[in-house]
Amino acid sequence: MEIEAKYNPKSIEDKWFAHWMEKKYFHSQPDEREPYTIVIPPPNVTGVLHMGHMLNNTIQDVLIRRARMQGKNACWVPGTDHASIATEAKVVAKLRAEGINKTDLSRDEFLNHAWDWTHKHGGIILEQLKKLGASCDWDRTKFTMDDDMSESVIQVFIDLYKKGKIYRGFRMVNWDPEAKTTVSDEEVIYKEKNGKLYFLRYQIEGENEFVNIATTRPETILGDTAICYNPNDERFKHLKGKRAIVPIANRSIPIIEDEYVEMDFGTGCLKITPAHDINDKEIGERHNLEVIDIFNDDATLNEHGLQYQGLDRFKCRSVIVKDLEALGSIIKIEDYQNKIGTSERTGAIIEPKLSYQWFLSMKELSEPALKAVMDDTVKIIPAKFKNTYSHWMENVRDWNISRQLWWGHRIPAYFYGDGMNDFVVAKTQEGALALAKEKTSNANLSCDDLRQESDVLDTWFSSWLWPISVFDGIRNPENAEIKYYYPTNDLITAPEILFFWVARMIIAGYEYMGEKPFSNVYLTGIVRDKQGRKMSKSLGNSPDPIDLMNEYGADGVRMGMLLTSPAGNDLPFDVSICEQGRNFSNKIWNALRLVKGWEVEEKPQPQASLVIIRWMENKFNQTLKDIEHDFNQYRISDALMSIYKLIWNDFCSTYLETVKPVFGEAIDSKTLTATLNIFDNLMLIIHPFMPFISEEIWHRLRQRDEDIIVSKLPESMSFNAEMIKEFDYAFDVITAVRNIRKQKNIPNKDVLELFIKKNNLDLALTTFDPVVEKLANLNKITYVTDEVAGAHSFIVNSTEFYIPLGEKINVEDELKKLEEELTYTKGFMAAVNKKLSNERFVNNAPEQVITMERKKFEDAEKKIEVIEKQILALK
RNA sequence: GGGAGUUUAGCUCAGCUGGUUCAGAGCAUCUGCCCUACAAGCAGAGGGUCACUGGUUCGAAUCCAGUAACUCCCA
Repeated sequence: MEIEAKYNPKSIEDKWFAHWMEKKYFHSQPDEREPYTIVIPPPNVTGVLHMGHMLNNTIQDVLIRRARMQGKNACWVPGTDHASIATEAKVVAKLRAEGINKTDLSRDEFLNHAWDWTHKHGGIILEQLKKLGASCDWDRTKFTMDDDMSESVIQVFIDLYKKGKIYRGFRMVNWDPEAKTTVSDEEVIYKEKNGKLYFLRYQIEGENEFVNIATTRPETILGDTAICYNPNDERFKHLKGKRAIVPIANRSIPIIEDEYVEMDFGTGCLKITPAHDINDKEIGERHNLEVIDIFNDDATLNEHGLQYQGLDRFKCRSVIVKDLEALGSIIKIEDYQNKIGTSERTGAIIEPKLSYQWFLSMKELSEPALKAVMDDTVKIIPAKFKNTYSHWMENVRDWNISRQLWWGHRIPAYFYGDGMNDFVVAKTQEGALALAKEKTSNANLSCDDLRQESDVLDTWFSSWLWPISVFDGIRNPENAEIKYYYPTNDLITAPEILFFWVARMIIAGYEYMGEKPFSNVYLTGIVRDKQGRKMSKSLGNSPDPIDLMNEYGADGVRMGMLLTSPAGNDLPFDVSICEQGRNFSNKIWNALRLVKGWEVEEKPQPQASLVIIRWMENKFNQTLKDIEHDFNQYRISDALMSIYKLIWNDFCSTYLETVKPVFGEAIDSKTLTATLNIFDNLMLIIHPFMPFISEEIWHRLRQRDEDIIVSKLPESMSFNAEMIKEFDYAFDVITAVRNIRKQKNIPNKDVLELFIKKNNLDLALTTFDPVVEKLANLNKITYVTDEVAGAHSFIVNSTEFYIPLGEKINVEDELKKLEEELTYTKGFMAAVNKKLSNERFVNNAPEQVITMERKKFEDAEKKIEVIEKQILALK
């Protein structure tokens, strides 16, 4: 037999993946079978595989392979998204490294670079997924910027606009004045900075009174449009309805009341600058305040900056403070520490800036999506996230769908004038022109008069259509594929994007298909390092998944990831869990070596083999039932653990050790056949978790054409629970004998003899005696009616066991052991008795519980009797 | 500031509608073993006031209230 002693996954994994691909096992097309569909959460097209992907995609692969083996038409659609922000940032950085500035390029030139980048790096991650064993239908690979996908996005935008759901509005963005671009919230780094808190006084209009406010940004007074205090604050009641004069600008602004103001911060009175502070903007909206933007794009002051026009914001601050001091407007200046946002890319201090953005009204759209999750039409696993979901959906805000970027789907809006609403929305420029002519009643408009919106759509605005658009359901809602595959079954993703993505997909599903996009959402945990930090490339704390797979095998890594990751729980990753997976692979491999090493001979089947086969079959069916239950609850780790224990403990340690012929002897054919059948079944149930090694062993066990990946999973049959219990008892005996060996330093190869004295008739179980003989290495089991003098003894339940060792037993030690057991059992009996003599317990507890307690009492009583007799005999 | 969640063995987690599946599993640890499938292994063992305090109950890891610590989401 030329099977290597250690399992080597490398060549085996590549071989089988290529074979599966060649056989087109992953490919799906609609037929009469029940579909089982998953769409992949599309990773960033130019990204590389990280541990989060590993976990997420392993789970998907387990589910899809299981479904395939259940005879369903399994379809797992792979693909990537264009990741506007991340990809554009990478392309900009790459160009900068080459000395090219983005602003020097035309939009088209830039996009050419971006496509080059995408073609060069795109799809790497998909190749990496193949190494993991991902059984996606690779023929269906989609990209959010494919022509058909883009068309779907634009079509949806136009449709929603026509439905009146899309509008333009102001919104505060994080502006990087150095890069002259907006950055996302994720790209803002907050830093503690030492600043000052300036206390200023504003004159009350028409009076010689003043009101004091505190601010960290005195230069923004030029954009002030109100003074605000808390309506509960008695100190300012007298100011109600009055107006104040902004120093230097000498503008009159209203004094308003709003509960946002913290009474004990600063002076309790706030200046409101809606153009330059997010909170002020909200207050401004509540009170219909004027908005005055005082900055240019590079954060120098514009014409509203009056005499300070052209100065940089910080320069302006020092100048204006001096001027205010000269005017007597400054009361005092205090040191003050606050958190200031800086740009991750340039380090510049972020300027909150108002800009036009496109919004999608969410309130009405989200209603069916909220309901669907609440009534479990869409089930979220684990269910605790339902709360989070409903909280978000009930307070849903309108979605800002525009991004000031070039890489992505350009918004199909065409401006014909400078007004906020001087635009039309159309798929093409020609279409837009026609609409614009109509809207302006100006037949002389030409394409040159139209200017397309330069912003692109948020990436989520394409991925929210993903479960529909991958089947072309937006453009062709009646096509055969969407009708067959939609709604999909399970979505596996991270809780971080429950709102960004999951909620929005449900919304789109109801809006465009009138139906949920998937039935179950399985939320995985976040993969963290030992210190609890999220694994990320920037921290450098993530192992390279490819290296891991090379070292431990894809099966080993899959196994490691799944063993410790219940749904929704974070996974503190350590390579040692992959080691466990690799060790398991090796264990299975060696079981194969053992079984394939046997010579067969026509000879009677040993009784031990006969009974252990029956036991193994029962145990298998019991586990199968557990696994089915676990899968129904999406308890994938638990299912895997059950199989792990079934293979390692039950099959290898117990079953194989029992049927294994003594060295040099052959095995009988009945036992061999049964063993192969069991081995086959074990490989079938482990296949979704460890696809490669199971396929390899499947083919090594027997000569066959059919591959395991497309074989039928065994279905659970009824099993004899009594027999399993009976064996547990027999195994207790085995353990006790092994224990005595260990205590007395008796080598395993020394044969022992066991005497059994049954004190309790209903435990007259002898079925597994041959197994006990084999696994405890006994040459004989003898039933006796009296104690065996001078032998070592132990008690299981109330049966006495004796092992004569030929040597003198230490009476002291034996007595001590027995006394200890007696004390414990007496204590236990007393506790039970206390319960039983409690009238209220007997009256209130259910019949079943009381019977249970009575039995406990009786068993303890019997055991005490036995122990006492043994003690007497020794004395 | 608003909301949600977690706390059980050294680590990671089970423990459903209170009662023999109630204190469990895997890993790690300790001890003894190279016994020809496997030292990436075999056999055995130890280890927890179920975060804390109070309450409900005949009975609480489990239900209720409060306290503490940690985590996440939104602002």
